[in-house]
Amino acid sequence: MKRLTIKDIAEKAGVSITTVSRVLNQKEEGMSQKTREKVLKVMEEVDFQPNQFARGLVTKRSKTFGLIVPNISNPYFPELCRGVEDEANESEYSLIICNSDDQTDKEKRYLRLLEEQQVDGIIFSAKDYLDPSDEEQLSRAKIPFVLIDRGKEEKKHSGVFLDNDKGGYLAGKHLIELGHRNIACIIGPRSIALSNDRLEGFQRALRESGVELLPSHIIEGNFQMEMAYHKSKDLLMKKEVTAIFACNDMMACGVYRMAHELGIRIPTDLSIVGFDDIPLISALIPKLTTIRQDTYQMGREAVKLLIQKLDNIETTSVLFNPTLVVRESSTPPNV
Amino acid sequence: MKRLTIKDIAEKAGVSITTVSRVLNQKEEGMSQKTREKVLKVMEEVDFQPNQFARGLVTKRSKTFGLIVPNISNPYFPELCRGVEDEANESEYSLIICNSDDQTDKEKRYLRLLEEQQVDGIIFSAKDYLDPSDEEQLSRAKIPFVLIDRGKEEKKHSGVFLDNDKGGYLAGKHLIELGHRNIACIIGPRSIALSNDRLEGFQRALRESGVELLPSHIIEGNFQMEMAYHKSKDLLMKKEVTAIFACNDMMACGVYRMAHELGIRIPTDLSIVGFDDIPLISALIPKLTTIRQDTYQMGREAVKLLIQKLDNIETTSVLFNPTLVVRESSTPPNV
DNA sequence: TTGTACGCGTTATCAG
DNA sequence: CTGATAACGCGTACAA
Repeated sequence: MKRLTIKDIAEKAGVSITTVSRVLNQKEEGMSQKTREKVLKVMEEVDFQPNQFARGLVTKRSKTFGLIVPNISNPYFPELCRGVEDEANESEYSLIICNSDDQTDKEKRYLRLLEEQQVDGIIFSAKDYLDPSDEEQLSRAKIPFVLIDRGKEEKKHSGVFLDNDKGGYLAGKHLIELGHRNIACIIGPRSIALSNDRLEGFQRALRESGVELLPSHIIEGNFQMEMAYHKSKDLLMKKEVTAIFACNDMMACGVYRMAHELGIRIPTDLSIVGFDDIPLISALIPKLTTIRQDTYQMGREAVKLLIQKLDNIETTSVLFNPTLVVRESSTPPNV
Repeated sequence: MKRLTIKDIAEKAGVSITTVSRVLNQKEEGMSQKTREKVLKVMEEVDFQPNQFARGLVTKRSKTFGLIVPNISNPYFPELCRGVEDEANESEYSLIICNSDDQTDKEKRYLRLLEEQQVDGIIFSAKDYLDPSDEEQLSRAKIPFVLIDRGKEEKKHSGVFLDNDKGGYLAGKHLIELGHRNIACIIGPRSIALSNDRLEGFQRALRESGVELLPSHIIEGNFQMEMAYHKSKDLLMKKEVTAIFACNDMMACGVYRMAHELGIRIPTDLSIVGFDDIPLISALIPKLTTIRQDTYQMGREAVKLLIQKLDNIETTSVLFNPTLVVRESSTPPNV
C-alpha cells in the first residue's frame, strides 16, 4: 500500500486534482461549501499527507529552517534551540539543528549541508563573527538568514543580540557598589566580539569609580569550565583580588571549583559574578549572582525576524537587555 | 540567476543529462574517463548542487533523519544529540531534532511532523515507553525507527539502551561496600521503566548484603533538579540515612543544594551517588561519584542501527554497560 | 559507452 | 465555480 496522492483523493471525492490542491492550500475563495467538505472528508478518512518533495519542486520552499549553534554542550544553547524550535514549529516550519562544535570548518560544512537541503532560511550563531566567506556563500545561495547571539557588529545583517556591553556594565557596577576595588575578569576568546563588549562595559563601570582593571587581571578563557578552572589558579593563589567577573556561567563554575580546591571561600573571601543565568547554576553552592539573558525568548525572536525577512519586510536587529540577578556569591569584600 | 540544473550542466559539458545524472550518482561502471572528468569539471566550476526535491520525488528518500528527545534541557540529551548528529552527518544524513518537553502530545505532533517531512528514519527517545498509538502511527507511515535510552522493554523493536539494572546495582554495591546501611534512593518517575530498572538493581545490591530499602526511603522525582531539591528536604531533615542514590545527576544536584541549605556536609554527613555523568557535574563541590554512561557513543550507535534497518539488515538491540566513577561525594559513613 | 523519453506528485496558468 | 495541462528537476528503463 503506497502513499496516497491528491490524484487518489480527487478520484475518491469525484473532483479534479486541481480542486483537491485548492482545498489543500486554502485557496478556496468562491468554492462551494459542498465540494470543499467532500474533499476534506476524504482527506480526513485516509489521513492524507501531501508529498513535500513534489510541493517543494514547484514552490521551491521546504518549510524547513536551519539553526547553527557553536556548542550544544553549553547549556546556554539548548535554551536557545528550544526557543527557535518552538517558534518555528508554531509557524509550521521544521528545524534542522547543527552543532558546529566551535570549529570553523564544521560551520562551513553545515552551511553547505543546509544549502543542499534547501532550507528556507538559517538562524546562525557563528563561532565568533560572520566570516566573509560564509557571508559570500550565504548570499550566493540566496538563503535568507538572521544572526543570533554572535555577530552584532555586522551592520549589514540583522539579528537578535544581547546588549553585552550593558551586561558587563551591570556586573561591574554591582561589584563596585559592594565596595570591591581589586577585581579580576575572566573573559571569553578575544576573537569573539561579545567577549570584548562585556569586558568594555565592565571596565567602564570600574572607571566611572576610578578603579582600574590591571592587565594581569584580565584572563582570557574559552567560555568553557575546564579552561577557566585551570587559568584561575594563579589569580586565586596570589590573592590580589576580592572579586571576579566571569563572562559566562560555565567559566564561573570553573572558578568555583578552583576556589574550593584552594580553600578560598565564596563569597567570604571572594565574590563572583557570572553571565547568562543558565538553569543548571542553581546547583552551585552558594547560588551564583549573574547577569541574566532571556535566551529562550531570543530564540523565538530570531525566528520571527527570519520570517519577516521571508515576507520581504524590512528588518532591523533586535537588542535584548540583560538584567542583574543578585544571589549569594557576591557580598561586600572582607576588610 | 536561478539555480542550475543537470540540464545546464549537460549542455555546458556537451553531454546528455543522463550522463550527468550518472556521475552524480556514481553509477559510472564503464564510463569513459574523459566524459566523467569533463562533467565533474563543469560541476566543480559552477558549484553545482542537485535539487533535493526532484531527487526525493523520484527516489522517495530525503536523506534526513528525525530525532525526538524528551528534554533537551537535561544535559544528558545534548550529548546524545551530538552523537546522533555526528554519525548521521558522516553518513550524509541531515538531522531534524525535536524536543518533546516530556509532553505526550508534543511527541505525537513531532512524529507527525517528521512523517510529513518524509524523513527516512527516526531515532526515538520516548517520554517513557513506546506508546501503542505512536507505534501504530510509525508502522502505518512505514517509517523505520530505532529507540534510544527509553523503551528497552519493547521487545518488538530494536534500539540502543543502557543496562540500567546494572547501573543501579553498581551504585548500591558501592555504597554497601563503603559500609552504608541506611540508604535512600531518589528515583525517576515510576511510569518510566528505566527508573524501575535502576531501582531494582540498586535494591538487589542492598539485599545481597541483607540491607533493606525502606519504602519511605524511596522518593519519586522527575529527573529534574528542582523537584529533587524539594522532595529531599524531609528525608534530609530526619537524618535517617547516611547515603543517597539519585537516579540521575540532575537530581543529585538538587540534593546537594538542599543538603547545603540544611547544613549537611557531603560526604562527611551524607554520601551521594548520581547517575549519567553529565559534563556539568564537574562543577559540583565536592565532585560527584556517579554511574557513567557513554551517551555520545550511544547516539552514534543508534544511527548505525537505523542505517542497518534501512539496508534491511536484521538488527538487534544494543545494550551499553554503565560504569562506576568514584569521586569525592561518597565515603564510609561517619560513625 | 551514451542518449531519449517518461514518470514522480504537486502547483499554477489558463480555459471553460 | 471547476477542470485540463504544462511545468518543476531528477532517475532510470530502454534504445541506439
